[in-house]
Amino acid sequence: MDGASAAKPNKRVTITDVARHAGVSTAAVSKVMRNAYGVSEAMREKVQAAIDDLGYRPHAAARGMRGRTYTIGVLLDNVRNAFFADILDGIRDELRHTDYTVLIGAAGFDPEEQARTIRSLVDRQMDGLILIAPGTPRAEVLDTAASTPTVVIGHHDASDTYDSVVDADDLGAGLVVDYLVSLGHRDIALVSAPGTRANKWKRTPEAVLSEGYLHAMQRHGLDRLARVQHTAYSDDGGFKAGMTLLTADRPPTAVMTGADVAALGVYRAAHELGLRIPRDLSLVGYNNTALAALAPVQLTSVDQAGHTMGSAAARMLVERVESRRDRAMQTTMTPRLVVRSTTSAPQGR
Amino acid sequence: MDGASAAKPNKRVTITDVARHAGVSTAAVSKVMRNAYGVSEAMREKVQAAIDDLGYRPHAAARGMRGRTYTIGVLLDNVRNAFFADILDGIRDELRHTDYTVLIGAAGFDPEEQARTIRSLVDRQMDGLILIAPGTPRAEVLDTAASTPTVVIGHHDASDTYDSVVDADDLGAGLVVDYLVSLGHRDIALVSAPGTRANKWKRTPEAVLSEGYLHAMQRHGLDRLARVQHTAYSDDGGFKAGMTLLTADRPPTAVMTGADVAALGVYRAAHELGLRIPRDLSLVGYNNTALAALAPVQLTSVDQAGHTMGSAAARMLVERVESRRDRAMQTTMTPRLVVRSTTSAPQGR
DNA sequence: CAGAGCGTGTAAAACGTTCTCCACGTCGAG
DNA sequence: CTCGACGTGGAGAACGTTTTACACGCTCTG
Repeated sequence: MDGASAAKPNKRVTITDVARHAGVSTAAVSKVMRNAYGVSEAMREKVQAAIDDLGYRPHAAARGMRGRTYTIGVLLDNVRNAFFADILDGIRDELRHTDYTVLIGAAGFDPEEQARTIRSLVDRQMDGLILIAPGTPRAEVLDTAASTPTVVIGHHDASDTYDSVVDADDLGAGLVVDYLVSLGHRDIALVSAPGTRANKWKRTPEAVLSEGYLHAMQRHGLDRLARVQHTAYSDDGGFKAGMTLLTADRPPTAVMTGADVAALGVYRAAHELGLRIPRDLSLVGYNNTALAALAPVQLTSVDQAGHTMGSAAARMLVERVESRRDRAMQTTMTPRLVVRSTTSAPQGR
Repeated sequence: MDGASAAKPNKRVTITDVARHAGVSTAAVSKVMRNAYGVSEAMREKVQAAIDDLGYRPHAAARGMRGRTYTIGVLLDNVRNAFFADILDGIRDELRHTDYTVLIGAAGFDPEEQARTIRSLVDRQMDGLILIAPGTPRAEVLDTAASTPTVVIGHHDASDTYDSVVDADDLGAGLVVDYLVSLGHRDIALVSAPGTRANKWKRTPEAVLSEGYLHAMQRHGLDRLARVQHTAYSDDGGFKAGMTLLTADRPPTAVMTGADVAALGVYRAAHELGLRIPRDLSLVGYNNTALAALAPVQLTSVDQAGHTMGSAAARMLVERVESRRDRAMQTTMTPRLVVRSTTSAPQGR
C-alpha cells in the first residue's frame, strides 16, 4: 500500500517465458536445457538465444519435483579440520565445470544432529551425497544410500549400496612406527579417537589406524610397549591424552596421533611439563594439513592426499547419479610420510 | 526386469498419505505442519499422530514451489579460515532449535565463481542468505537482496536492502598500534589484503583496518613510518609480504596483519632471515583463531567474537525471513586484544 | 427467531519443471 | 505409389506442497 520498497519486486523468468519468447513449447525448452535427445540444431539455437535474451535460470525446486536438482550434498562433522577442507577442494575442483553445485551441511559431532542433517539433505532432493566419516549408525547410512547415491569417505566398512573412498590408515600407521623405530624409538604411543559406540561401524579410520599401529609394533617385537590413548581429535583432547601419557610411570619417547591438531595438543602438554620437542619427545601427526607445515609448527605428519580423495569421491558419485555404473566400488589411497622437525632420535637414557 | 537391486525402492511418505491416514484433507495437514492459524486442538493431535505414525517429512522441493523451504544459505570464500568456522558455529547454534537448516556454499576466491554460487543458492529457493565478505560486485549483492533476505558479514558498506554484521576493524587496528607503541615500537608495518578492484565495495574489512591503522599511527605522530603491504591472506601471501618488508632498507620492528594465517607466513619469512620472534620482530595477527592459541604458535592477536557475529547474523536474518522487521540494520562488534608470546619491547639499536 | 459473525475444515488452483505419449512430416524401400 | 521407420516437436499429466476462497455449523445479538 505505502511506498516502502517491498521484498519481491521482479518475478523470475520461467521456462514458459522462454518458450513464448522463442515461439516453441516448454517441452522443447526443457529438452534443450537438459540437452536431451530429440531436438534439431535449429531448435537448439533458437531456444538458446531466447534463454540468453531473457537470462533464464531454471528453478531448482521445480526441477526437484520431477527430475534432478543438480546438487550434491556433503556432510561434514567439523569445519575446523583442515583435512576436510582439502577433501572439499577436491570435490569442488572435480565438479567445477559441470552443472552440479556442491552444498555443505555442517552438522557437528552429535550423531543425532548428523542424522538430522542427512535427512535435510535428502529432503532437499540432493542428487547424491558425500558423507565424510559419518557418526550416524551404519543402518541409517545404508537406508539413505538405498534411495540416494552415496559415497562414504573414511570408514573402511564396504557395502554394496554405497561407494567408498578411504586412506590405507593401517599402512600409514606402519609408516610412522617403522620410521620412529628406525630412529631408535621403542616406546611409541598412539593417540587415537574414541571407539565407535553402538553405531555399528566396525572399521572407522581410527580403528584401522590402531590396528595398523598394533601390527607394526608387533612386527618390531614391541607389542608389550604398545599403548593407545583414546581422546577427541582436538587441541584439548590431545592435551589431555598427552598429559596422561607423559605423566605415566614410563612415559613414551615418541607419540603419534591420528590428527595433526591432536598432535599439537600433545605438544602443549609436553611444553607444560618442561619437555622439549624433539629432544625429549618425538611427535607425529596425521593428515599433513596446512597446520603441520606452518613455520612455528613444522610437524612430522602423514599425507593422505585429501584433494585426490575428494575428487575421486565426486567422480564416483557423478557416475552413480548419471547411472553410468550400478556396482558399488571402493577406492583406497596410499599415504606418505612427511618428515619435519618434531621427530629425532631419542635421547639416550 | 532382472533381480538386480534398483535405485529407488520405497516411495516417500507424502502429505496425501498422512491426510488419508488421519482421515482429513491435505490442507489440514499442511496447516498443522506450519502451525498456521485455523486448526483445533483435536485436529492438531489427530494429524500429529498420523505424522508420527508414518514418519512423514515434508518434501523441501515441493515446499519451495509455493512457500518457504526452511533453508538458510551461507556463502563462504574459504573453508580454511578458522575465523569463518567460528561464524558458522554461531549461525548453527542460533538455528539449532528452529526448523531451519543451514547449507553452505563454498565458492573459493574467484568473484565469478562466488556469483555463480550465490545464484545457485537463490535458484534453490533459500529463504535467506548470509554472505561472508563476498567478493562479488556490490551491485549483484544488492540485486540478490532485493528478492531474498540477505545479511552481509564483514563489509562495512551499509545498505537499506541488506542487513550487516561487522567488526569495528578500525578500533581493532588502533588497539594493536597503541599496544605496540606502549611497548616502545615506532616502526610498525601492516600486512593487509589487496584492495577491492572494480567491485564497488568501498569499506571492506581490510580497507577499514588500513584506515584505522593509519589514523592510529598519525595519532602517535608516526605517520611517516606507516607502511601497508598488500597480499593474500594465506601462509604464502604472508611469507611474501614478510620478505618484502623485512628485507627493506629499514625493516619494521613490529608487523601486524589482518589475519592470523598471514601472520604465520610473516613468521616463516622472519625465520628464514634468521630473525627471532619476539626478540627481533614483534608479530600480531587478527581474528584470534584457534591457530593463534596453539602451543607452538602463541600468536598475539585481536579477538573478533566470530561466534557472536554468526549468531547475530542468523537472528537478524530470521527476523527478516519471517518479516518481523522491514528496516535494514547493522550490528557492530567490538574487538579485543589478546596478548600472547609473539610481542615484546623492541631490541635497542 | 432471523441474521451476522466466527471458528473450523475442505476443494481446488496454483507453483515451474520433467517426461511420456502422440502426431506430423519426410524419406527410403519395396 | 504405398507403407513403415525415423526424426522432430508439442500436449498434458504428473510431482508434493501452500494458499485462497468458500461452505458449514455454531453462537451470539437484537
